[in-house]
Amino acid sequence: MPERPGLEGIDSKWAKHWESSGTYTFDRTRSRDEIYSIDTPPPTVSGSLHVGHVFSYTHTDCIARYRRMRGAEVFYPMGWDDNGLPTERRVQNYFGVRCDPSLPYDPDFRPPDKPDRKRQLPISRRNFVQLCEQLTEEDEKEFEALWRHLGLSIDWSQSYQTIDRNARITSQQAFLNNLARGEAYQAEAPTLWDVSFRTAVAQAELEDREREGAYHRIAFSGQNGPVYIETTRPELLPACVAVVAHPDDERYQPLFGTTLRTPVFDVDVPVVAHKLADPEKGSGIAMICTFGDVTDVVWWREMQLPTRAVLGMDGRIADTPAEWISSPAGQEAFRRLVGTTVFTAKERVVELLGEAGALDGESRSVRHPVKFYEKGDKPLEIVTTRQWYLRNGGRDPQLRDRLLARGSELHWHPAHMQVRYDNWVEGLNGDWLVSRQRFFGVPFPLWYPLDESGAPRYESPILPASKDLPVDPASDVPPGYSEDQRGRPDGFIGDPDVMDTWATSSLTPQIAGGWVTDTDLWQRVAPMDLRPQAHEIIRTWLFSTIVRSELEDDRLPWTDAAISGWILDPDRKKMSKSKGNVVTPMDLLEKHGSDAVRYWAANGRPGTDTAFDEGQMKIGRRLAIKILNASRFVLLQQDGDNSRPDPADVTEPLDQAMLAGLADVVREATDALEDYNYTRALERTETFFWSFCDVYLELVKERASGAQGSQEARSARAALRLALDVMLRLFAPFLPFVTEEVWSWWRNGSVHRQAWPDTDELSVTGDTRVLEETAAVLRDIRKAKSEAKVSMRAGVTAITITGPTDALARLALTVPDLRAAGRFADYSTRDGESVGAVDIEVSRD
RNA sequence: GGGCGCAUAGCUCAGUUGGUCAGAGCACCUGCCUUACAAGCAGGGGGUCACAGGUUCGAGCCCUGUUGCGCCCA
Repeated sequence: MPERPGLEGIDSKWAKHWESSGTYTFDRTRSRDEIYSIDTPPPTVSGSLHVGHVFSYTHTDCIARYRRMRGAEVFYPMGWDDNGLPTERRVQNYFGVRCDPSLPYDPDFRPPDKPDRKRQLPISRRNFVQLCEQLTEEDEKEFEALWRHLGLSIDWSQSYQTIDRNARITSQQAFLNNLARGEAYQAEAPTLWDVSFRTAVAQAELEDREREGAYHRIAFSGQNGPVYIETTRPELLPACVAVVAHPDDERYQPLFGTTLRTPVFDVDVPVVAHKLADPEKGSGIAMICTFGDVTDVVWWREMQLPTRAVLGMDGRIADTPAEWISSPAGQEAFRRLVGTTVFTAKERVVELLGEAGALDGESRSVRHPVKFYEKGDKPLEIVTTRQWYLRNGGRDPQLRDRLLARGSELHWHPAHMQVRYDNWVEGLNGDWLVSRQRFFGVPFPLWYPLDESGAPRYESPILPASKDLPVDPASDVPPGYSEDQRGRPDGFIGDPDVMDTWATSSLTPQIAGGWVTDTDLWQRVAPMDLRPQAHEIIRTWLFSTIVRSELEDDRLPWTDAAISGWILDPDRKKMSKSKGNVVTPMDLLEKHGSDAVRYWAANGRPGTDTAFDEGQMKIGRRLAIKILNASRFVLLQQDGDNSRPDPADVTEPLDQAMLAGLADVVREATDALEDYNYTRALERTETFFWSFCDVYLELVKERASGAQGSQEARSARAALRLALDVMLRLFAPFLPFVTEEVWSWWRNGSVHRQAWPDTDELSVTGDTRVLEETAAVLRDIRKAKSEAKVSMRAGVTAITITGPTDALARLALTVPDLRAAGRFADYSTRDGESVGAVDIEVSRD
């Protein structure tokens, strides 16, 4: 035990010690009922660490540590979500390269010394993936260093990456199972498409953003004169296949069943009726184009309208033979649009409409929601492409109901988070699009035979054997073929796409638990106990994980989900990355100490957004220091006796009362943690501890030193030691460093492998009123001294203790302690309603 | 447009089944070198519990509505 204990150096000291002694090593010989398994969120490794990470991972760690002390063998692996678009983007910027899958692999490739973001160097897919792997490896080291510093009780030998071999095998095997059961299918269909990233996007990745638009009022010609249609997307006029109004809209009743002719392009389109047409919007009659938005897709599908696609994958008007435009003038007009962006095309069509006299009045500006890819910065377009889908209940009411039932079966913390899940599942409008036209992800494990003309036969894909997984169809050759048949007539091609990052992340229980590659482990950890995660990814990660588990195993992937809140700026805005980077998590840990930062994090209640507050960290640090000092004092009273105290030695009523109060805290903290309410557990423990220091310690100081007799001293010492022992364990999940430090002063082994305190250890029948009433008297004495502006050591020359008769009887038991702490000799008593002391006279010497 | 959550002291937040529920910490003020801790200790001031109704013997808590903020979904 040091002379002057301090927090300096204890973070790295114990982090190293825990690693070298395997304190958190997972014992995989244990059976499922002895194990508590956690489906850790693998952080996206794209370089930016911020305090939000520290916040939510601390919560999970507190739960993990509690479960471990409760005797569970905790399966708590760490994963890294390295595949996906964020990594690709980072690699492009970091190295100044871009992936061009048509290029051959260059084994001697070195990234440019000075990356030029504007003119990115095209490199092969394999070279690109290698750079992704290289960069994420560095990022993962940085994350791991942070987590170790923070004291997460991870077994680092269990780590995984969402791109590693096991994750690829798992993802590919799960996909092949889905395919075999008919849950995965491919379809050529209109798809939401990001023109910058040139990839399909799923419903879960959409967000609406308010954008300025302009309504143009366009005259279509009808038999009885012009019909005015308002649209914000005049550039899609050549893709118009029909116009639509609500069936009940009286204005347009006469038009249903007739045709109108589009201006400029001179195409006849039918007037149709559909209830999705909004009579309030614009003129109440809209043009249907292939495709302007998702409603167009619905109309197109339900009314079996023709396809007149004009937009290419690059977001420009494509050079398609627009044979539906029959007039030479219309063809000429379309020629003028080919190759332009939608922005330019819009201007040109408006020009053309103006020249043709088909515009009515000026355009009318409007703010309206536009669908974006959440990571994109251009509005999504809709193009028709061949994609892979996974059934998720979006088109199957029975599956949807099963998934909703799973949502109800899951224990949500806090409970109200379930409505986000329900909202999402109820609002699904299609199956899950899982293929992405990207590079750094898990490839679809299949090839397509080419017919004699070299066209792929998509309907009969060639599948690998499970034992051959993982495969990369871009470099591996399917069974029965040779590499020189790749891309040749009667040969084969690989599926060029990779899986959506959520398609791999939705399998984190299977990846971490060894579903394919370690079935022995899987049956010990699955289904898991806990999924901790943030609320904004309920619709993606949580939902998709439930889908995969339901499809594969007909069960929930875990029993409990703990949803954490956000970190907010001091001005109540969501903490932005730019601000988060000003104060990096590592700087915070070094400045305040890990326990202090954890203290702040643990004060963020489950599911509640919490303000970033360094003040709380300072309080946490003060608490940690107080624990050091109070522990030192307690141990100084023990004459080197570090044996486990016997509760039977605690004979004094005051000591028994203190332990009874502590037993209440143990009960409350345990109940709170069972309910995933780590904040309440910490709060109760902390409140008790400060009172223990300020009141109880002061009361028993003298007696513990032996001034009132040996039995009296023995009682105090035993109580002090018992209390310290229990309090250290109560604090251990929250403040792992300082509790371990103190534990090492007088105990063997790690505090983090001790049993969680039980009220049986404190089996005394104390009356908490004894301590409370004694404290009330002490408070009045202190107040008198404070008001007299004298030292607390000043003597009291006269004092009257008041209270009801029964309280006075209890107080008589603790007068020796009170006398020592308050420094009085004689006293009188008086019956009264409230317990305390009056008529106090202090000595001014 | 539908839904969820939040609103309590200057700040951050507790307040569980309606009955010592007007609380804690920070900040502020006044003091105290007290042999575990001055990174400490003692004491103090400070709130129309967002607003308006209602239920009740009794409402911070339950009900209805309103306002403001955040979020989810469309």
